Amino acid sequence: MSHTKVLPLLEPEASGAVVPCCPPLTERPFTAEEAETAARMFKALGDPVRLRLFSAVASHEGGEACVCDISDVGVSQPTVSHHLKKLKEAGLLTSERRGTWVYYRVEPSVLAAMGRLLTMAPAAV
Amino acid sequence: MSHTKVLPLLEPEASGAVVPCCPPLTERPFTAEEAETAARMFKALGDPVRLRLFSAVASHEGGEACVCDISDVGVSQPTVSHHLKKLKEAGLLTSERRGTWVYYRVEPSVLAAMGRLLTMAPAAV
DNA sequence: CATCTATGTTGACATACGTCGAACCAGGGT
DNA sequence: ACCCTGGTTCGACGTATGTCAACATAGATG
Repeated sequence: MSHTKVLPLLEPEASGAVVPCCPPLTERPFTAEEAETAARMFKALGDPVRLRLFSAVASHEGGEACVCDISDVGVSQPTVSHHLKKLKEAGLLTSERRGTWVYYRVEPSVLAAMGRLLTMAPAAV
Repeated sequence: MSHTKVLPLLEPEASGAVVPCCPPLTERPFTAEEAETAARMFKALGDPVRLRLFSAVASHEGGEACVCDISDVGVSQPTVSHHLKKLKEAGLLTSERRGTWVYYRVEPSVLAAMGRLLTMAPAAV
């Protein structure tokens, strides 16, 4: 599974830049398809353990952390791995093995896109 | 159930102003308690139907909508009601009965707070 | 009061989800 | 080669979740 995977919330472009899937929630009613896409991201963050893991990675120095640095969240190590996988599948994290350790890092554009979703529609453009 | 209910993400104040529960996800690792609180919100938006309903209300004129205006999301009416209740319990929506119809409206501060959660930690303040 | 329309509630069901222990894979020493 | 440590995958289990049909409730209106 090392080939490029489709990110749910963002459409990757050739340059590596990404374009958000959906307008702000407040702009117009989401279509079924938009909702399906965006909900996948929210769902991924909708578990306390996953949210802690994500926050731990996101706030870690350099925007990345190895599993050993963040796996102290009160669940077994397989469960940590399971949740990290979920976050990866949701397009929120990427992982890379370097020697003994596996490093996870956040996809910054995804954070920005999710933030945009929750933006109040600007009164005037 | 008409008495004031505790909002999960925000602590209501006397004035009606609210104060966010958590710092940006990228600022520092979330505590278990913070994660529990914030995850409840993300979870509420983690279902496509709920996300559509929420978006429909949020984007509706005046920031509010009656159920009849937004219940065309492809599921039965009881299911719509169920999801609206979930959104209410998560502190994302409030409801008010006016005559025959029940109107739902978004809690604007909650949107702002969630947006802040997804903010990149500003390099300099 | 009878009844109609708009919502909410209940009970039941299938599926999804979070969790764990055990087994398994990958690298790095020794 | 061997084993040790870090991490993932597998299989199983209990619980939560989304969904619907049926019933219940709240106002409006005749």
